[in-house]
Amino acid sequence: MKVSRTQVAENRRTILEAASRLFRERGFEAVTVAEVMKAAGLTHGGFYGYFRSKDDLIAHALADVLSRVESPATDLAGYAAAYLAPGHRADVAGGCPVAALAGESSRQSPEARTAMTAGLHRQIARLSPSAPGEDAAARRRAAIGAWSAMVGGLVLARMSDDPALAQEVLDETRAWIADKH
Amino acid sequence: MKVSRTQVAENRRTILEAASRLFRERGFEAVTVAEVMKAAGLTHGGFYGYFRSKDDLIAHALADVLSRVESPATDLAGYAAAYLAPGHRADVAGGCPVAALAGESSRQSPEARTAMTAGLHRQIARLSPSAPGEDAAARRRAAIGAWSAMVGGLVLARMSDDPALAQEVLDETRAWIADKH
DNA sequence: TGTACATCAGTGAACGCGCGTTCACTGATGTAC
DNA sequence: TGTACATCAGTGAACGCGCGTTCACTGATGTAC
Repeated sequence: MKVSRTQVAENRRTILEAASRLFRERGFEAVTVAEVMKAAGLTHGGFYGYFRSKDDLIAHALADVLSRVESPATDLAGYAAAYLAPGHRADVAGGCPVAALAGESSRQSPEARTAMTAGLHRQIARLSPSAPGEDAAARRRAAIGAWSAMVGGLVLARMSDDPALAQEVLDETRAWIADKH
Repeated sequence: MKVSRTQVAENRRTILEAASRLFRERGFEAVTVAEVMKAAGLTHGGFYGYFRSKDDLIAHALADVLSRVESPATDLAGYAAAYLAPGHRADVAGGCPVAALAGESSRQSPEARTAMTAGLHRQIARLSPSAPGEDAAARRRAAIGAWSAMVGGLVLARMSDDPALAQEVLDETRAWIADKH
């Protein structure tokens, strides 16, 4: 049955958020269109009224979740400490979409890669002002280096099935980034 | 038709190497058992004489490729320079299995995760001796921090569809790691 | 404001297709004598 | 060393299943009057 315009807008939001969480948790390929729609409280047939294809959903879900990242409240070291926390390691579905999906994004549609690239540009711009360094170039370098270490550290910690090693990677990567200050 | 024992051993090698390359290039899920066997010069029906399942192949291919990583010839900064080179960014199929598959490995079988974890332990042990630092703990910290930055930097550079940004991430991450020396 | 009707969001069955896996068969290998 | 036969690696058709996508239908929405 037809549904009001505000309901349509709300459904689109819900679909994007359900997709974003499911993709982060299980990867693009393992998540089905039917699962996304069910998580959004709808049936799978209605999907194609919202998106042209699963690839289209992937690109929009990435662009959407990346546009909602907020600027760090503290400096680079403080941001790294929050990013490399055990709670973030555990919360894949609600955590950083880059750490969860960067590897697979390289193999997605051009639109998906473009969304991730725009997100990377913005993240570097967000982190640079609070990064340590004499001039803008040095701060940008520190932002890029620290961001690489954060993403890599979280990916490695999540990959490890040895909790002690995972914690060590989080702790030492965080300490190593802070050492630069 | 039956085949000699040395041929069987050689076929197993070929299958593992074909699988490893295909997985790195396209991810575990996008690669089919039939494709792996075709790349190894066999038909897909014979696959189950070598491995119990696709998951079993994934775990063995990861363990195999990770066991073949050699120790860095130079110090940590030299290793990072080679790792963060444009040629490595381009060669996904022949490059580092961690950068290509770490994200997806978190969601694979316990055996696959265990193989990746063992590889991470060994990589830290390999990099630590040549890492900068006053004592063993400091060198281990530097090895972990630099390895996080290398993996993250390569993943981010491969994710970017903007070549200039990709090159900047490689260059600045490499320079940032070297700055620690 | 009320009414009649065209629109269209949502439903759920159905479609083609490709996947992982199985299996009966083939014929070269390797062993027993 | 030569022969007969049991073994078993490899083949390719077939299986069942689940996926992305389509479509005819339903009934609430929202507009024209």
